[in-house]
Amino acid sequence: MASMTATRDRVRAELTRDIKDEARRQLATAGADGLSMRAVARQLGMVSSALYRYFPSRDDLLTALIVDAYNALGAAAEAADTGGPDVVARWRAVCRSVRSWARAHPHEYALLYGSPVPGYHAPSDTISPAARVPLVLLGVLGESWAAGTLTSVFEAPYPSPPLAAQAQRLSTSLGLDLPAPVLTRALIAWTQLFGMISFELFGQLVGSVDPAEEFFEHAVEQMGRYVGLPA
Amino acid sequence: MASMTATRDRVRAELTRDIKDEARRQLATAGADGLSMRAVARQLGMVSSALYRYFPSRDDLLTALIVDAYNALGAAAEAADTGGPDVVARWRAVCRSVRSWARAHPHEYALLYGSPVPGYHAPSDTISPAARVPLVLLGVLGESWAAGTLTSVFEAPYPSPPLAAQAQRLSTSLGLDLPAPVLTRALIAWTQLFGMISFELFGQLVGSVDPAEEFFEHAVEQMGRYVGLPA
DNA sequence: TGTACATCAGTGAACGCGCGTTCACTGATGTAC
DNA sequence: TGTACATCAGTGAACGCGCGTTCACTGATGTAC
Repeated sequence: MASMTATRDRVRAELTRDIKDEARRQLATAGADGLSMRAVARQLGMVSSALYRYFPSRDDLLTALIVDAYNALGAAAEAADTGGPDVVARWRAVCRSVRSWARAHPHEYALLYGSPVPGYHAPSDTISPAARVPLVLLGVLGESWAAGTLTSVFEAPYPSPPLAAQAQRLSTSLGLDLPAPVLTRALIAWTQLFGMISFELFGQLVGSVDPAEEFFEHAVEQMGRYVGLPA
Repeated sequence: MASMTATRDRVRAELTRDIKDEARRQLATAGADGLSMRAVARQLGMVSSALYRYFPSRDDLLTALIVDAYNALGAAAEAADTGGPDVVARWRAVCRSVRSWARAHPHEYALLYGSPVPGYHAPSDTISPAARVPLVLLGVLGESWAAGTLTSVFEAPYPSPPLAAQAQRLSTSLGLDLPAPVLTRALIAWTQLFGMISFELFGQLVGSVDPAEEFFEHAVEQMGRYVGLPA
């Protein structure tokens, strides 16, 4: 019966989730390379070979964790953008939400934005979840641009012709219609945002800019100004 | 005799270098967690226990690699700064040298700026080598400031009082005498520089800003402008 | 210069551990008629 | 509703592998007199 299939499916979905939860817990102590099928199984009270009914290999489990993490981060950023005309407040809120999520899930953040795991190649399934945060940022800018509140992005230095072309291609491939200087500045702000968060989480700021709270807030204001949001 | 001691010391120094060279080679294929005493020894044609005459543990070998890498990167940045009154050219050259070194030594770069190795805690020996690149950047800004060519860094938004205090403390602890707004902007440019390089090397730009050449060049110009260097 | 001694480099075996993945299997759960 | 069959989840043993570190040892290199 369909209802019984549904029961089995539900149990399966639950255990799949349990496996991923336990794997996430292990990321925290051992890092991505330390993630072990056997240890996950052990902790769940099952035999290691049983995991292979759920994930055909360790790499598949890793991929699932990566996709989940991109989606969780993306969802956090989307939720933080409440919409409305106050684009500066939205910009701030989105940036903060990214940092908050990263600080709350440092090992998953490291999985996404840290050193690539040697021998692991991310499949294309990760591309669109990875795009969610940049799309939220670009959404805010796009609305500001459409509303005519985006200022002072046409100051020199201008992107070189090849860079402008690259930006134009990217803009249309994302289904947006932003001029190259806007998109270029957005890209710079994007790398700045994650650069700061990575420095904070990976320990580069310890002893110099520590705590990083005030620094982050200030940089977010500066970047908002830089991308052309109203002062 | 002293000369004979010198021979033994020289041999010892050579083998120490060989061990580190081989370890660096292994970083490339296996990453930091994959670095193995046994594999290094095997490749060098010696028995694994012999390595312990040179490095008391795997962590000590890792530390040596980290210190060496910070120093190599720092030396590259220092060499790129030719001095002289053209601060914009110097800024550009230093930024480019950092990116070049990173692209030439991606695995060592990842060791320094990627996810922290789980279970490994960097000893304090790494602090001063790690400071070399930021000090070069600050040196350029400092000379520009002293020469009175540093412009437009006193525009809003200003650092908040606590951030300004943090910046002031950092400035004096580095033996510099830069006003807080200058130092704050320099810190932002610093995180921006490494944020871009990490994104490029860790694959975040693949398919969107790829190749990253033009983007990097443009961002360096923008950042130079941002920190107040003359247009 | 020659000899007795101390230092050091490298050996090889061992301890105790963990890993990913495969495979033939038992039982339970679901399906078709 | 009942029975024969197919699907699936989980078991336990095994394959073949690699790891960091310790330790008693041999032999060569350096030192002091």
